Amino acid sequence: MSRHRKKERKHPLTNINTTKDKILEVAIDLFSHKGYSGVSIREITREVGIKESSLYNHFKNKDEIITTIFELFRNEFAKTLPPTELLEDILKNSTIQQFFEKGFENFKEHIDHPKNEKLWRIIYIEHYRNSIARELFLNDIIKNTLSFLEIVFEILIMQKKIKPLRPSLLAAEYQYPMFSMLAEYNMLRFDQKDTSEIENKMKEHVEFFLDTVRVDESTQK
Amino acid sequence: MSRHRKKERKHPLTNINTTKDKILEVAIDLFSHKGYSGVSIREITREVGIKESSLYNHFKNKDEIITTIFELFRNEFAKTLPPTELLEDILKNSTIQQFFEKGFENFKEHIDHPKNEKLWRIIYIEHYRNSIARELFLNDIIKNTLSFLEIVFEILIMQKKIKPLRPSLLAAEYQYPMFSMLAEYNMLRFDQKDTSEIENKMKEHVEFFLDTVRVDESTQK
DNA sequence: GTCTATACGAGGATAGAC
DNA sequence: GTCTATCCTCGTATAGAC
Repeated sequence: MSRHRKKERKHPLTNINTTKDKILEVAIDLFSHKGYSGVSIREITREVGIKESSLYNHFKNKDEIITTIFELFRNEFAKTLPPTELLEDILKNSTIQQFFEKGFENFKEHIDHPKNEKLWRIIYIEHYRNSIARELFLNDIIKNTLSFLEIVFEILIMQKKIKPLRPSLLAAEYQYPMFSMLAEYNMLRFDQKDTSEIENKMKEHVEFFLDTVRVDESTQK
Repeated sequence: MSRHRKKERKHPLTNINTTKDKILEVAIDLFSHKGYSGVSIREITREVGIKESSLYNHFKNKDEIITTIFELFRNEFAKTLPPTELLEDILKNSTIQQFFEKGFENFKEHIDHPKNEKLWRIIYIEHYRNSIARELFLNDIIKNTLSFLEIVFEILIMQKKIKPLRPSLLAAEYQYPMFSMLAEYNMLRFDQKDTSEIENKMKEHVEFFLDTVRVDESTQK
């Protein structure tokens, strides 16, 4: 496999080719530990191996660094949800267990990626100080995910796989526990503590939720 | 009602008597907006109306200020859960709806208090940078609340009011959605946005959850 | 317990040579 | 695009008079 041009990189943060990428990588690492105001330009450039003044060839100021990081997060997170157009097909060809287990796996893969993990932490740390982070949280994370799930449940209800409850209620009941369990998961990983308990809770939640809302076709228990 | 001595104050942050209290009040406000490292001693003392050097008569350094704030939060949060000894009595004398609605109201009162709201935000902002905040989150908030609820559900299962599911699963299903909804609620309030939608979701969650796990005595639907 | 004065390193950012 | 040199403000913290 030969090395390709920038445009063809798989993950925008996995291959570091340019100084700008390197700055971003270091900034993400430092911000995710100490927060934006806890990290200085000096610290970033020292770690990158350039002088402070050189950084300003790539970013006009400190704020532009974190703004770029937020944009990066937005793009990465958007990839975790499959396009709505494909949904009906996907749902037709899988059981609801398969669908939610697959979705959970996808998401876990996303959040387990070291860079994404750090991006999430930055959002958590900055979401009160920085209004872009806050909007990202409220719109891109919460709202988009819930809207996506609403559509999922609408379809599943039409397909008679799920009890005819209000889709927005179902979406909330499924997703809100996930948000806080994921936050806890990320916190535990930060301290390199054992995550098996919270991972189990996530799986149990999916099971319990599906058991609660599923229309059981075979046994009609 | 006459003014009493410090020891008898209702809320440790409502009456500001001493310079130390004033410093804490200002620090809480500033930290909750800009984070610990985003706020300087100069800024705090300017707001309080004293010189920088005077602050060091009350706190040995900047870190001691936030440590004190964390301790304050711990105490305030502990008040939101009724003592376990009284639980059985309380549960005997109320329906499960009443119990959970009352618990929710109590908690909402706690989090709506402006000072507590700020304390929560500080925990959110600092919980990756500061290990005390992180422990507070994992132990005092998450673990304690879940342990408390486990006991509640054990009792309710014994009283045949709730289906005989595993208490820890019930506690998780009830509480984890609450954590993230409360985070969203706090975020919306920060921007003074409308909170009626998320408040509704919280209420709907309690309803849905109770409907799911309740043993219906009268109709056995 | 508050003040003035002071120390001194760290902060973001720019000008201009190479 | 990187460097050296420089700017000036802000940062925490202390000494010592009142």
